[in-house]
Amino acid sequence: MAATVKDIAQRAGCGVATVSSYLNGGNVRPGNREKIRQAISELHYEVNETARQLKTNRTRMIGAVIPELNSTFCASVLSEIEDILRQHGYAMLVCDCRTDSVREREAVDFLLKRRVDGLFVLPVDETGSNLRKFIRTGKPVVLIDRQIEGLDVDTVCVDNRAAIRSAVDLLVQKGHSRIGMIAGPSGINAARQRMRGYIEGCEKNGICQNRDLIFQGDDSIESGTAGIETLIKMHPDMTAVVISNYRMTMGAMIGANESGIMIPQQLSVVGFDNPQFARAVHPRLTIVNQPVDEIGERAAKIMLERLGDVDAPEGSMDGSEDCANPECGHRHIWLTTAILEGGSVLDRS
Amino acid sequence: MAATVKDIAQRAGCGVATVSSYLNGGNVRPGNREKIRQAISELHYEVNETARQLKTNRTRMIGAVIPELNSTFCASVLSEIEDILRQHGYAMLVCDCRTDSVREREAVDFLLKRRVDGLFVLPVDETGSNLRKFIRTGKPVVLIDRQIEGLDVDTVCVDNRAAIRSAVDLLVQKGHSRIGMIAGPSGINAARQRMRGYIEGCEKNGICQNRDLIFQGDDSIESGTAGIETLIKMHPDMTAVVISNYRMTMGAMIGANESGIMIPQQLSVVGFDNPQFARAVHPRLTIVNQPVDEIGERAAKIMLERLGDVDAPEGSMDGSEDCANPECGHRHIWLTTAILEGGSVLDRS
DNA sequence: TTGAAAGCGCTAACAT
DNA sequence: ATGTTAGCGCTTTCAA
Repeated sequence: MAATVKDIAQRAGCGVATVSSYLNGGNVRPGNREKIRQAISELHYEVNETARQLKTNRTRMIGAVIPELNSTFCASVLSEIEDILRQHGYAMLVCDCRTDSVREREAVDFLLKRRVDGLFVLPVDETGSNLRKFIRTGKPVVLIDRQIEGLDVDTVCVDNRAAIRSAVDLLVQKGHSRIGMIAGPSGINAARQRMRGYIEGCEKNGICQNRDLIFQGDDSIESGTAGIETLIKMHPDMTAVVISNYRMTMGAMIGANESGIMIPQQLSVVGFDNPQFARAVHPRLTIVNQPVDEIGERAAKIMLERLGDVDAPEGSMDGSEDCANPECGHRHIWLTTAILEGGSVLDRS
Repeated sequence: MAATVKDIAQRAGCGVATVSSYLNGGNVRPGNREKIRQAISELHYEVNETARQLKTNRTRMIGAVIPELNSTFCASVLSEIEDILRQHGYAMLVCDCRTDSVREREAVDFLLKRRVDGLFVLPVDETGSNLRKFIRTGKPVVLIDRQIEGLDVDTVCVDNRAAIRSAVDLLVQKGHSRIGMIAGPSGINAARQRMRGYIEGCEKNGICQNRDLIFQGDDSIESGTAGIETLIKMHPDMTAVVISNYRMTMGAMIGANESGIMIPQQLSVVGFDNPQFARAVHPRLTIVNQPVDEIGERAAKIMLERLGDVDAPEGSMDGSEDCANPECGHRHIWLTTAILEGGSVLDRS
């Protein structure tokens, strides 16, 4: 059996409180300090965090509920978060709910029972009903990438509307006026915002006022392929297309590849996410690039702040829009995307 | 404060043992059963897993130490594992050690303190010294993708040697004889095995006996780019190249892209991993495809079996080579890869 | 079947 | 600064 504080106390010839004090960085007389150190080393003692958790009512574990681990966006953000959390002694419990709202609810309840100290969620269900039970505990929740209206929790998002709007702007600048869009499911707020960005961009530039150039996809690779093939068949006069997420971007590239669509001569493309992928396809893809590391970092910092492990970061409101309702006391961070230019947009001007 | 079994017992008018029995599926008289059910519902009671853990000395948590979450291979395997584990009530603690052996050791110790019931490791340090302390606890360890010689633990790997050997075979079949290789770091067993597969394939087919067509990369995107550019410059007579991992494959595509190398007319390519990426580049890439889901599934099943949560799977030795030393009692699963043909290999025969 | 009570390993309050 | 002790919420004997 593993050694306990009692064993250490016995061997060091002192009380358990002294050992506990030693473990938690309290004041211990040098003599005892040395004896305890030795006992710990001899007995291969390792603190039992479980017992500590029960006593202190803190698990130093944070849950993360995400739609799919196997997505560069999620993985990159989580990897950043995990790094920061662990530096502060927190462990991360990951639950992949496979883009399924029922599994998402189960995951939240699972983490609730395990008494995680906080929760990161990249929500699938955007009504927030899966989260209410957890929120009631008063423990911090940080939403990533998707906000839920009416839910009073911290949020770190990118400005999806502006992202796609600027993609449309770029295309218009380069002389395009028949611009299509491969959009995501209207049930996802982020996808809706991107769609709005497209519409706003078109309206602002006085193009494509009817929405016939929008292909309604479902964020899957397959729908990206279907999207580009459908749009180009139905609208031979279309000269450019913007794509609403990474998977559909990948799918569109597959479609272009397999249908022999020439990029950018025949069709200009602005994709979404993953600069490495963008460099690997030919011609290099112009994309909307999300600041994944910053998203993770901001989310982690907010969590640590709520947990009292770190002070509010200086300038914590920088580059971000405040919550519409300031007295809610929660952060709503909006980060901005950038366009990374490749060679997939033809200059027709 | 959250309700406890005591509160439930009080409200239901029974003892805590009865409540505990109810919670754990024991026999409880229907009258009590109903009263307890109601009390739980009214008080929003949720079992405190932490307390349960302390008492039962099992955390129902499994650690996973990996070199990088942000890699499709790791993410896919973990996602499969996590799915299966959670169905059996286990939570997964992920630690990304960023391909750093020191961080890996810290991660293992971190998980040890938190008393995880088992550990999945995709080892960076291949001496196994980072794992010994954990192994001494007698808790199960399952190694993924990389075996460690002399370490007596379960392992789930793919046959990397055969994988690359068959890639070479394919190229020879198609009439190639000057075949290059972009290899990974010799400190990584998997990379070494792939290199051996290349050498064996060449010897078997009587080609490239001197090793001048091997570029020594480091598994990074950058080294893939450097690899393809260097090889083609130094060896204009080379007609094909095999690449040892996914990142370098991506890097090689970037290099081909940016240096204007024509695939497959000028150079045939066999890449590694990620069938979706393979479809998205032009021409569609021929790749060595690892059975990621099966790797995750086998690893998870072995873990559950060791934990006593599941019986040994029927035919658990199928499609796998046994441990050289059968009395060690540990599984060494070898899964096979397949070649997924695209259009990146020119038929010169 | 059920209640009372011990105890998992730790921290913290209290007394010294 | 340190020893003694109670108790975190649960499971699990042991009696009844």
